Amino acid sequence: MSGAARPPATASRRTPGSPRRPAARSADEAYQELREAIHQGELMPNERLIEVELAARLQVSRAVVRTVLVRLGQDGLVVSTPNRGAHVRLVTEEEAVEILQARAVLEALTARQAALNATAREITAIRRILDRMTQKLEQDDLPGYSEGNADLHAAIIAAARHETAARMIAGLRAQLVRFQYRTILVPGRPAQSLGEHTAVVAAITNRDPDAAEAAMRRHLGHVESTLANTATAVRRRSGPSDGIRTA
Amino acid sequence: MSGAARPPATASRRTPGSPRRPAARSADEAYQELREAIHQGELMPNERLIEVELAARLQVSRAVVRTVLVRLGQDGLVVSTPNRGAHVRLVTEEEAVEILQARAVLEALTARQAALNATAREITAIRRILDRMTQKLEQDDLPGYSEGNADLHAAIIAAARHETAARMIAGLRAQLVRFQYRTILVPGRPAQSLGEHTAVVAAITNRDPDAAEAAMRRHLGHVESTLANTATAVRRRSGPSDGIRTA
DNA sequence: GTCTCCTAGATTATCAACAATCCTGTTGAC
DNA sequence: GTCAACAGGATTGTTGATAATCTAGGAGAC
Repeated sequence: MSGAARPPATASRRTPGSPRRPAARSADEAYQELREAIHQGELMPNERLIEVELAARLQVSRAVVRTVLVRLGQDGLVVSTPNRGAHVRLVTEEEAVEILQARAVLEALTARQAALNATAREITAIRRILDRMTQKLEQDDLPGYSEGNADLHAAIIAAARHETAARMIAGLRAQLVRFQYRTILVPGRPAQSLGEHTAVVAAITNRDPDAAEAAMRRHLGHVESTLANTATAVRRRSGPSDGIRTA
Repeated sequence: MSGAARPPATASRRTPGSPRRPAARSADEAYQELREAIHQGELMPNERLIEVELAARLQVSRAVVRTVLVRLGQDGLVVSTPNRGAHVRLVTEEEAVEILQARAVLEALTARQAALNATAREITAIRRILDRMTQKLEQDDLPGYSEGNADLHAAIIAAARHETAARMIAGLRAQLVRFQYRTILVPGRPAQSLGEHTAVVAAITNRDPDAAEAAMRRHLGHVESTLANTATAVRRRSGPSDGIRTA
C-alpha cells in the first residue's frame, strides 16, 4: 500500500553530452530538481517563477512546468496566484516557528512509535549514529554533527513505521531549509542538543514510549525557542551577538 | 488556507437539462467539487478516475482535470501512477489509525495555542458551543451533537491562530471522512466524548496550555482506540450489529 | 488445453498554438 | 508636477491535436 507513490527517478537514456545543468527529462525529475533548487537557495524567496524560463532551465515543456508548480504549491514551497504566476514562498520567522511546533509534535509521535515498534537491529543502528555524533562533537566537526543529526532523526522516523507522520514531517522539513543551519551555530547549543538526543535514544532503547515522546518534544522545543530567540535578536537589530550568547 | 472557502455550487447557467450534477466552471471549483464527490462516496475507493470522464462530468477541459488530480494526489486523496492514471485512494483501517494519531498531536497543539492565544470573545463562543452540545446530547440528538463536535474543534483551531497546524489538520480530516461517523455510534461513547470536550474547554478557559493539550490528546486518543476496536470488530466479521448497536 | 505473442482499442503524456489577462512605460490633460 | 488613460509587451490560461504507453482479447504453436 503506497504511502505516497514516489516512483523514484525513472531511467533517462539520453545523449551524454550535458555537463553541468543536465536538466530533467521526466516530470518527476523536473519536480525533484526544482525542489532542490529552492532548497539550495538558487531561487530566492519571493522570486517570480516564469514558466518559460523554468521550461528552458529544466528542459521540459511548459505543460510539465505547470504541473510541477501545482505540486510545489500544494507542498507549500510555492505560492501561485491566478493570472499572476508563481513565486517561491517566503517563510517568515513566525511561520518557521509554527512549522517547528508542528514538526515537534509529529516527531514526538514518531519517537513514541519507534520506542514501540523498532527492531533490535534498528535500535543498534540508532545508537551507533548517536555515538558518531558524540565523536563529531568532540572533534568540533559541526557539519559532521549536523549530518549525524539528520541521520538520527531519519532513522527514528524509519523505525517508527508511521507513513503518515513521516510524509508530513518531510513536507514540513522542506519548507524549513532556510533556517535549519542557524540554531546549531548558537554557542553552547550543540552540547545541549547532544544531551537531548541522548535522552531520546535512551528512551527508545528502554522501550519507553512516553519518555521517548517527551524527550523528543523537549529537544525540538529547545530548537524552537533557540530559533525564536535568534529571530527576535536579528529583527531587533541590537547587534547580532548579544541576544543569542549564552543559550 | 484550504480549510476555508466552500463556495457551494456556484451558479451554473447552462442548459437546464442536468438536474443533479450542475458542474463547476473554474479550476478551483472543479477541485472542490471532485473533493466533495470523494467525500460523499460518489466515487468509490480504488475506482479508476478517467480524465475524459471527469472532464465531461465537471464541465472543464482535460488539462484542468489533470491539475486537479495532481492536487488531490498531493492531498493524499488520490494516488496516481505514471501512464496508468489515477485511482481514489483506499484508506485502510491501519492508515486511519495513523491519520488519527497524527491529527491527535496536531489538534493537541492547537488546543495548547488556543489556551494561549484565544480572545475572551472566542472563549465565550467556544463555551457556548459546548453548552449546545450538552443540550443536544440530553435530547439524544446525535447528528446535532456530531455537528456541534465539528464546530467546537473548528472554533478551537481558529482560536489557536496556527495556520500550519490548521492546514495539516484539514488535510488529514479530508482523508478520514469514511470513518468519521463510526465512533459516535459506539454505546456510551457520546457521554464520554462530552466529558472529554468539557475538560478541553475548561483548560482553555483557565488559560492552561498544558492541561488543554493533555485533554485534547486524551480525547482523540479515545477516539482512536474506539475506532481501532470497531475496526477489528468489523474485520472479525462477528456480526455487523452487535458492536455498534445501542448508542 | 495452455501458453506466448501480437494486434486493436483505450488512456495517458506531451506539445504547439491561440486567447485572455496582467504589468510597464509613455503620453496627454489638468 | 501629478494623475489618469492607453498602448505595447510579456505572461498565464486554455484548447485541440499528436505521440507514447498500457490493457484487453484473440490467433497460433506446442
